[in-house]
Amino acid sequence: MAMVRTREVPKSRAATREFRKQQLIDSTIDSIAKRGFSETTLADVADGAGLSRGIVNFHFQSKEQLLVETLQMLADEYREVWQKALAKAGEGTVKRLLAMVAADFEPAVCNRKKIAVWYAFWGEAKSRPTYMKLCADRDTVYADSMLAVCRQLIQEGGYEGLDAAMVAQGMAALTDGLWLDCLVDPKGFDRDRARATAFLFLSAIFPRHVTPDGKAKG
Amino acid sequence: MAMVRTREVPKSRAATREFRKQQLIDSTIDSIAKRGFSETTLADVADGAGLSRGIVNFHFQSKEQLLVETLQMLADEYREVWQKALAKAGEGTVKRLLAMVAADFEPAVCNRKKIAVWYAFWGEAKSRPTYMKLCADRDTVYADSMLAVCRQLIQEGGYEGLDAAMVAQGMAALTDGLWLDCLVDPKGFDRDRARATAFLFLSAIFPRHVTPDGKAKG
Amino acid sequence: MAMVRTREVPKSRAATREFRKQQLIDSTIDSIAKRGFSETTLADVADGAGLSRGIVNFHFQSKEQLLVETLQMLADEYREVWQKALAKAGEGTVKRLLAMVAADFEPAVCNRKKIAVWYAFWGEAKSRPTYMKLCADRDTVYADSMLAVCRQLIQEGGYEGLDAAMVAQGMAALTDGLWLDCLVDPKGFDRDRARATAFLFLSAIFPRHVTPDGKAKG
Amino acid sequence: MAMVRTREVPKSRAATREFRKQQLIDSTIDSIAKRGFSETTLADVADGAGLSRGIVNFHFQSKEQLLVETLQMLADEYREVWQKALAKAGEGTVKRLLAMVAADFEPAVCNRKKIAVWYAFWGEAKSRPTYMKLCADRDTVYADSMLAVCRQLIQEGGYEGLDAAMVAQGMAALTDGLWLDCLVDPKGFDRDRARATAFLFLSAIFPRHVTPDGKAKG
DNA sequence: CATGAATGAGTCTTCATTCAT
DNA sequence: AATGAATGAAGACTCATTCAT
Repeated sequence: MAMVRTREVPKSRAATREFRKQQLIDSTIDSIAKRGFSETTLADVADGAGLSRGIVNFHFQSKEQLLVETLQMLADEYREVWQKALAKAGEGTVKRLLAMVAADFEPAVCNRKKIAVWYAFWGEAKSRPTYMKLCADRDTVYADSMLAVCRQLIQEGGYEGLDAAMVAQGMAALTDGLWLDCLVDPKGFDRDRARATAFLFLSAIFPRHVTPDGKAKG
Repeated sequence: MAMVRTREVPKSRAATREFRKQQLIDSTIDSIAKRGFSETTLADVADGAGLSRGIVNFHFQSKEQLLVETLQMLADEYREVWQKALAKAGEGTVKRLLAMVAADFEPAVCNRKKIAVWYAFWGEAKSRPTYMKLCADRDTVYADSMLAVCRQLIQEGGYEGLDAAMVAQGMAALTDGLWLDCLVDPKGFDRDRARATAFLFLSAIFPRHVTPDGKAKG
Repeated sequence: MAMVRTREVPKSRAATREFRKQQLIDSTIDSIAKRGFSETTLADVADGAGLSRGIVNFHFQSKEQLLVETLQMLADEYREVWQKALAKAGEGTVKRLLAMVAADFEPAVCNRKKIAVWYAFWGEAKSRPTYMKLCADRDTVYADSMLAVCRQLIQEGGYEGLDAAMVAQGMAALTDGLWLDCLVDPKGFDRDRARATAFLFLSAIFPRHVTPDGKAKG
Repeated sequence: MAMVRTREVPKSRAATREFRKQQLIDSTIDSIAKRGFSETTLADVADGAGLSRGIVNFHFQSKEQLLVETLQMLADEYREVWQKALAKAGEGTVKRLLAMVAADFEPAVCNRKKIAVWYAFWGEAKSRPTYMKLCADRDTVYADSMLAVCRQLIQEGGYEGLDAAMVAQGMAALTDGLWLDCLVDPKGFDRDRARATAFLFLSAIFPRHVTPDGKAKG
């Protein structure tokens, strides 16, 4: 379980370095999810990757640096998922909004392992400025995109008086909060149902454009 | 700064014991908020309480036990706040719903220190069954109450077809998610605005009973 | 051998702390003399003192701090030896000069263990400013005293034209250099003979006041 | 800075090997002078030489072996300097004595870098028999030569009763001790003045043959 | 009740050495 | 002949826990 999937056989020397780093980051994610942040040791990470003890300090400046790069990777992956979804959604404003919300519940990001790690980093963020910054950036980029889409729909759809910023903030909060359910109540959690909940709220906000089951109207 | 407010002068032996434990729990919360979960040591806790090093293991079985009782206390406090709000709200269903939502944004629970500690425990929850249980319980009790109120309003208000469980889950998730903003973007966070966001979503769900600025209609 | 002599049974709590620190410093000196500077570990020091592994970091901020305080102690001890000799010598200038030179060959400071440790610190001094400072101070205080005595004898004894600073520097250098013989050729080294060598040079510099075997003339 | 001067372009295979070893020894000396003995790593040495990490263990059996050969080289260089000076001095006994003493203050050996390295090795000598032996040999060879010259001058110059061995030992000690000043008080140290101090003592010992400013008399 | 010295297991980190390329 | 990734042993330091006072 802690064993890392071998993506591909490394080719050149330079490729090896990146491959090893990725291996160690993967193992770090596994370990944080399994043992928690405060119980994850470099020995765990090395063992999980099937490598020797000294390996982490060979490829990363320090444990802290490994953790930072792990968070960085997590944030990059998250951003890619919703940006790809957005790209695939095409032009319609409603479709874009639905795609963005739906992206948060894709298995690639919305699974207990990843979510546990996100919460682990959020849990440490207050006292670690670097994590703080990375988490804030993740949110900002997402929020900006969400805000743009909401603003457009409010304008196009004639929802005068609706505060776009509040709607965007609320939808982002909603998914983060639903993720917590996945973490705290894994048995009761259902990805589809969580997405449906998000869509339900979205349909309530934009009743003339979104159906309660998350389809674009009209 | 880390010095704990003296609640009252201790009377009896038993009172002293409880007083000391409370002192240490308060100091633990301070330390987790300040240093993070993984960086909080018993020495920090003792120093923060202005007591000697060995004190924690004298009043608590172990560090783990201190942490568990800290989380317990946090959960109790949270429950008390919304239950008091509910009690004060009286009989009207809408008023009860609004009171419950508003409670999540009261300064006693919605402040950066407490929220940081909540996230710290959530961050460790996956790998520590005891935390998990306590967090799950907190959510369950809250969710049950929220569900009851929503169900009642749906029935009374004629919102047939609206899934009460989804609405309750969504509202709980919304506040947890808004708390994250307080943690990650303390500068930009505004308690009143966050509450307004929650009310906005609530008014969208129950448009005939809640105004966008969180008043009961009719 | 690495076992530290028990000076006296510790009395109070406060006394214990100082006693333990002294114990550890003594053990450090033993270890540096035995294993050398670069091979001395905190485990060696703790073992040598018959104490547990974590003890050093309990009483000293760091290994570096232990080493600094060890050097400090060494310097203090050295200074005390020659200052006591000076005090005991009384008033005569020649007698004072002879006393100071003789002090460098007293068993308390001129023994292979202590000398090895002095050389160990000198060997690290260039790259460690703190050692540098301590070593420079040791030399300065000694040199100032030596200079004062030499200057006085030159004046009183009619050695016009003799450069007091050079004589003082030379005498200090001579003893440091003779110590090296003790380190490098322990078999061939003889404290009395080394002292005699120093006196021989002194008698050559001040022929009318010092006999070749180190007595005051006249 | 740590870059080693390129002596000459290597020719044959064998020459390359020797050239590389010399490069590494030079870099070792630089590093010990800069970082100290205990802080010098093979990575430092390799970096200083602008070569790859594994290089030292390729050209030397072990780190220890590198250090031993470095000390060896240092000792050889020192010996060459005073032996060349002796050769150049010609026949006169006094001149030979003066040449030998003066050699100790030639820039090639009497500079802070080299002296720091000598003291580094002396500092480790007690606990490392191999260093001990090399240091003792260095001293013995020098002492023997010095003794021969002193003995001759005592005989030729009519200094009956003067203990040649003591004089020789003292003069050797004097220079070693003066080197310490260069190490510990680099600002105040002056090569010419140190040499003058040595000559002053020499003139006091052999007043009819050496002037206080280090010239041969008569 | 409370203190704080002491312990020792555990963690991060460094680094000499090896070895496939 | 040279590289540099990898190893694993060892060391400094931390800290929960114990216990004599």
